[in-house]
Amino acid sequence: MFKLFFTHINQKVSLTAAEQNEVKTYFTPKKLRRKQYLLQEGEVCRYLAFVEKGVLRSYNVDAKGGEHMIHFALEGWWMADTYSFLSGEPSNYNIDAIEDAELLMITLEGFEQMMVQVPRMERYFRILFQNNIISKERRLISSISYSAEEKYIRLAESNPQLMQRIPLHLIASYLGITPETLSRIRKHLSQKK
Amino acid sequence: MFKLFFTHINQKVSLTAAEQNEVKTYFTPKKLRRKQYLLQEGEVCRYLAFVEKGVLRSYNVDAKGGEHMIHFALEGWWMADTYSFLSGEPSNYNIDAIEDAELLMITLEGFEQMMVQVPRMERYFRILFQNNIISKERRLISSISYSAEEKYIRLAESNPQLMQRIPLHLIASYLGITPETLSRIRKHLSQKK
DNA sequence: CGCGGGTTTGATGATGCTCAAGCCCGGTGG
DNA sequence: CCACCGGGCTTGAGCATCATCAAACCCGCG
Repeated sequence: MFKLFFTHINQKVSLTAAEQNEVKTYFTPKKLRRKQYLLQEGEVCRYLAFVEKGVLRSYNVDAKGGEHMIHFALEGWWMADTYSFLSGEPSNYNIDAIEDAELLMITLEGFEQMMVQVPRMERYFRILFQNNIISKERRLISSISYSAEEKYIRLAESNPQLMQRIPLHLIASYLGITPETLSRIRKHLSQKK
Repeated sequence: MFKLFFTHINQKVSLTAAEQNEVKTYFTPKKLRRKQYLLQEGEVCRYLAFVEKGVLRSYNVDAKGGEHMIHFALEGWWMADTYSFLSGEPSNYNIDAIEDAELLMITLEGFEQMMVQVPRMERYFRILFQNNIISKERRLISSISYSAEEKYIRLAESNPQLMQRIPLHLIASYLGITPETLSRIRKHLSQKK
């Protein structure tokens, strides 16, 4: 169950066997069925989840009922509404499973304890948060700087893994365009080659 | 010089007189003229700066020479390329002054020492980073979810201070629209009332 | 007074959205 | 085993939004 988990962590900071055993104690496994919620708008996000298997998405819903993708998480990624998780305020987002998923979850209390007990994990999460800020900034720049086609190309190049796993209408929402436009862009690109 | 500085910090965490004196020692004042750079693309961002007076902006420049605003900082705000500052990697951004400015700057070494010596400042920056993530997410959602007019209205409502200080063509760039479009939007809104 | 940066205005065209229909494919029930 | 259904993707026509290009305007400053 923790195989992928430690593989990923050890890529960034290496933990001793003893530390790994300590870390394990903070996490609870959970399975999630396709379409099942991990978090619904209005609730406080109680868990930070590592995806061992499957795919999650987070999104918010606007006044007209439109869904806007915030984030996807494939195997080896983390998922939560970071803000709600850390602050304890109710979330504006929904999180659910795009495919059946297996998670490892930790609460805020566990998280804070773990930081103290296993300082290398604090380092790991610092790196993670930094990367999170960077990728959000990239996406923001992309979304204010480029045309729909350019945005799609940039995403496909920087995140080819997403293209193989995420339905296209969700990719469209992630890019802030309609599924129809995305379909035409893909047609256009395939004709070029 | 440190008046606004401590007013702002004490709003989030209150420091004793002794702590304030300790904190002061880590910062260096600096004046920046209008149009003068604090950071240029390719350099490492060596300083995190608190704005005591004036206005800064950070932006990146695309292949066609277009500027895209990342962030503004009025009095009481912080400015840096957080990623470059923390990681030591060269920045893709430029930072310069929109108006003559007075700054209080700290290096990464100073920053890290300060965290250890004055734990309350660590707490302060945790809050700051959290807020940063939240506002970036808001902006992202805004930019993928709304029309140009809606984006402008949302910005004007959430950040009225910016409207009074930042030239409109920079606001337009921040929103990812052209100055002409922004001008027409404003005309349209003023006619409504 | 003249210059220059910033903002406005107008005309035109491209980009992307909306609405509506059709297609493809996997899953379900008869 | 086939017929049907539904979800996701595609296609097309028409329209709204926004960008582009060009020109005029406004105002503070040298």
